[in-house]
Amino acid sequence: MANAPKHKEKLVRTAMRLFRRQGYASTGLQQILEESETPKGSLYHYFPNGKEGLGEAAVIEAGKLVRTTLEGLAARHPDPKAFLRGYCATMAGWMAESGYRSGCPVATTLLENAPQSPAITKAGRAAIDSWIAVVAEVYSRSGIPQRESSSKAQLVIAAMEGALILSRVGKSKQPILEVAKLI
Amino acid sequence: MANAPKHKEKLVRTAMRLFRRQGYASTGLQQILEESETPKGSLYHYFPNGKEGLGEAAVIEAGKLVRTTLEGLAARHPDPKAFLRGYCATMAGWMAESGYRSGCPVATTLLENAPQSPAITKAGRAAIDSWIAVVAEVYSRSGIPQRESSSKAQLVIAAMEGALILSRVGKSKQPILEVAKLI
DNA sequence: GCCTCCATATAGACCGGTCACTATAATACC
DNA sequence: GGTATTATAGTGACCGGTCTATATGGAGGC
Repeated sequence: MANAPKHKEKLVRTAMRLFRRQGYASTGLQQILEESETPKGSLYHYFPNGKEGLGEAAVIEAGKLVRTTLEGLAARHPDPKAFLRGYCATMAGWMAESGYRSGCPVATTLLENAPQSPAITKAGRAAIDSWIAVVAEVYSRSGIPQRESSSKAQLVIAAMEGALILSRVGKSKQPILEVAKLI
Repeated sequence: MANAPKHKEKLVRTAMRLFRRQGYASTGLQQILEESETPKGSLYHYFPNGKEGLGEAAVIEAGKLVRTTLEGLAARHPDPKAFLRGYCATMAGWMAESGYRSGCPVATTLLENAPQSPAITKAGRAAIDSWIAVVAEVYSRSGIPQRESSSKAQLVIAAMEGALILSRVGKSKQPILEVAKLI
């Protein structure tokens, strides 16, 4: 190897940020390259599939980011109720930080590309499933049966995804914090 | 008036369908014009603001479509629980019908344009608020206090929006039907 | 220690195609 | 006649993607 692939990560992170804020299709490769200070040649070197490959990588990266956050919350809060409150508080914080201009890091890219792009669809599904698994574990370790835990966890993730949309449109934390009432 | 504005409605309905399936930015005006068999001159006659105006109209139209559906369900099901089951069944039907290729008629367009486009953001917010109002009315007429009804209704809409995403990605009705457990 | 080799990575000009949009004229209906 | 609508040709800008040329820096020969 000659150089370390220093540009790859910056490319993915920039793409993730831009896709999240302004959508996948509205974000041109040109903008991603400019903001990440990466030459076009490098993009197609690391992502031979071009924009779709970059989109897939961005969804995977975003999925990891959220999963890690959830795992941290799960470790800190043994009680499901406290965990859920923490989850809501964190997401509400993200939204407020961005000035209600960004949403879920995967939802936008996913809605624009599922199911047309199998790669992005698969990456998105894997990401969401991993989130559900973390939440389900919090429920099941508190004594709730496996099946019920999974079902509850799915509902929590769904409610949060929807709440993120409502929060963005209404420029308010309130819909997200409401999710905490779900138990 | 010379001709009746017969093209306007077809334009909006076609735009709504395409935005819903493949996203706002990925849908070219050319495709909308072809599929609606409308000349380009008409588009800019009816929508001087161009694509953004068409997007706004599509969101408004989609909002009405869902609100009407919800009102129908509310009239048919006095009991909140039955209403919610009906809501889930209807949405699950929509998803299955489309082969899990379309999502919520407003969510995609909204996520791509909020808050950059004030017009679309405003239309989306109005649509969602009207849905929440219908659901809240079902709760409050069954004896639940006003405040609690609104809160519950918002959670129902959020959960459904999220469930539609999960359904699309997982190509399954299950996440939507799960929302019925929310009460 | 030094040099050559060569895959990796960087660099950016260039491509055809499509984008949203405009201009202007012709047409249909009251 | 006057207005609403349709029709078409054309605008520059930008799209994602391809291409070729050039740096870079470790591996192996000596």
